[in-house]
Amino acid sequence: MLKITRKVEYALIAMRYLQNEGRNKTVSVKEIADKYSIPRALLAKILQQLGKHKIVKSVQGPAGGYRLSKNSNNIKMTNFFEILEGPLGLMDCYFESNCEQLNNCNIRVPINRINDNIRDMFNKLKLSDITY
Amino acid sequence: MLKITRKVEYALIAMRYLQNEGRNKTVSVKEIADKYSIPRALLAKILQQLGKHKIVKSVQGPAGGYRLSKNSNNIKMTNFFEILEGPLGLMDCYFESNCEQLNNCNIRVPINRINDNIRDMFNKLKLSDITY
DNA sequence: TTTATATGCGATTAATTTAATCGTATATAA
DNA sequence: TTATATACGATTAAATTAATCGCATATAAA
Repeated sequence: MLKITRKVEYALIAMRYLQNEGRNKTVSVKEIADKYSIPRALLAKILQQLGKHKIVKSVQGPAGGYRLSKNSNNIKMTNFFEILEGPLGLMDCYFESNCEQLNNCNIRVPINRINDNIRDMFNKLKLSDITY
Repeated sequence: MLKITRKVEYALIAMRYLQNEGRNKTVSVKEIADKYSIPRALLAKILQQLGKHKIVKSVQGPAGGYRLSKNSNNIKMTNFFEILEGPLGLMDCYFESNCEQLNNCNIRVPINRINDNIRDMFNKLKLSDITY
């Protein structure tokens, strides 16, 4: 429980690598995948997702790859997580209200309070706090 | 990602119920399971685990069940979680060091720093913050 | 002392979620 | 035109989590 997924892990590894290689250098998925033993197709997809959200810029064709986009560092970790994994909540009822037991539930309020704390924490945390 | 498991969820529901019913009242698994539509055998196991760690006191036989033990409220949420789910870390390498890529990993340090923050938060949080 | 009701617990199975792969299309530099 | 790279929907595999089963033990009450 309370684990980050490998998808997020791979994404962070890639972001840090891009940062370290220099913000304007284009790096291929292959290079990163090989270096960190990450399945290439999987990492490719992850970077595609990040590309759609302008966190990373893709360059197609030979010598193509990815590079960081302008303000990729300034993104909140909450956003970064949610781009890859969807709504961030300890329990689904933080976002969805289709639980049969919703009214009967005796822990919803306190759990949601904790969830707020975690979200606050990840809102304050920027991608740069991890990639620098 | 970053979800609590149902096991933990059920445990918290039960603890809050026991608290609300009165600290010295013995309540059967059946009663709680029925009230919150929790699989009885599963909730039983969960309470057994909590029993082993003296968070709850079991009473066998007819009219048996569980009641809260003395300082159940004062327990840190970190402990509570770890009793039920084992080591609490965003990534396994917070506790284990059998990852091939350990030295090569470029996000270990920052992720572990975040992990410390989360653990701090759950160390400060007591079971009573949820059950009262 | 028998019966009914409750917990104790290891082993197994089911369901869900996460991870990885496949196949095909598109872009583009050389 | 070819080689190399991303784009992406669909599928399969693996791992984790959830739930069930079956039998044992404790004990209050008839």
